[in-house]
Amino acid sequence: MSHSGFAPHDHSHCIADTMAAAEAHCAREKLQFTKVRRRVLEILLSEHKALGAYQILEKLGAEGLGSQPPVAYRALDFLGRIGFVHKIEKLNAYVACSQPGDAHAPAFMICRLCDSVAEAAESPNDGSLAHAAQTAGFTIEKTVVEAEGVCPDCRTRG
Amino acid sequence: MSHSGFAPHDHSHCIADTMAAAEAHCAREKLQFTKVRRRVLEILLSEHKALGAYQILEKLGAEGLGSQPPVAYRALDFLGRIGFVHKIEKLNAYVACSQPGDAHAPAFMICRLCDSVAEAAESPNDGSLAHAAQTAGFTIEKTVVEAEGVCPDCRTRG
DNA sequence: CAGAAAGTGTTATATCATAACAAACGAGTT
DNA sequence: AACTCGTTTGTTATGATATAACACTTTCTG
Repeated sequence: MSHSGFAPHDHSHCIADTMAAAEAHCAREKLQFTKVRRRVLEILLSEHKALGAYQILEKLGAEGLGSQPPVAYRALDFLGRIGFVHKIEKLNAYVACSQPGDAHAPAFMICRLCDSVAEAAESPNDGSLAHAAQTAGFTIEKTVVEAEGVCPDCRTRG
Repeated sequence: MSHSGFAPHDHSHCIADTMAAAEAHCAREKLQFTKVRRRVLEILLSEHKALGAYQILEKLGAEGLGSQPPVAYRALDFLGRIGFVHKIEKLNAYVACSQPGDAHAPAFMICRLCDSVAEAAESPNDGSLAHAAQTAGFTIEKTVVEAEGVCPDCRTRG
């Protein structure tokens, strides 16, 4: 995954790549990459933005793949645990990971105008938060880093 | 506010200080620091942790200050707008600000064992996120920075 | 004081998420 | 192929978080 954030790119290519990576990951780890899980990841990849669980569920339902909330939440939970999907806490919504496989502390830029979401790699062990944690004696296990603002496209347009 | 994060401190003093600061702020800005708003801030200050809106509402209700969700949400919204309360997105919960008045991009350390929350000041304009945003041409308006982990007290105890 | 603005009380409902249990499926074994 | 254990899915029900809308009251302002 080399394209950055909001830059235009061949999206069908990046969908295929990530699907293949997920396939490979599950094979390696002996995890089941089932129809529902596969489809949820595809849906998230084909949108370039965060989707709510119920939006995903609606699409699944239209295809006969389950219509009750737990179906979507379980798939999202699975994809989150294997690192191919992240939750955007600010939006209560979910996005496909753009650096799957890498161990990374994800950081997100969320456009409040078009709802697109770009992921930036954060190094977990620098920055003022890490410094403050060290000073306070706090052990960081997970981080949520999200910036809300305006993406370059929307800025240009308006 | 000089004590840092998880360090012990004279809490009644810091409650009084912040209440006075809120009082003064509202007077300056000609905003109404009403009974409900005052009480919500007091409740949040007297706990040193994040409370859900419904937990706050329960306490309000016990005192005859309104028992329906909008009462709590409106007070939280007001206190958030004037910068005396922050929402912890990860927990869907609210904490009193420990640097009220200062313009600051808050960052939080959340102990997953005791639920205490400490606020660290982040400088919004450095760190890898700000750098990534600049590179991408993204304009940051607000940030959510939250670290989940174990606080020094819990680490020592267990 | 009168009118306007802001805040509150209340009903109803939207939105996000999980518990619990039964049925179906999948991978490995006999 | 049938067996069996663990995983996944389907389904019902409910819990948890949050807001819309409107009537009423309080507070501000002229």
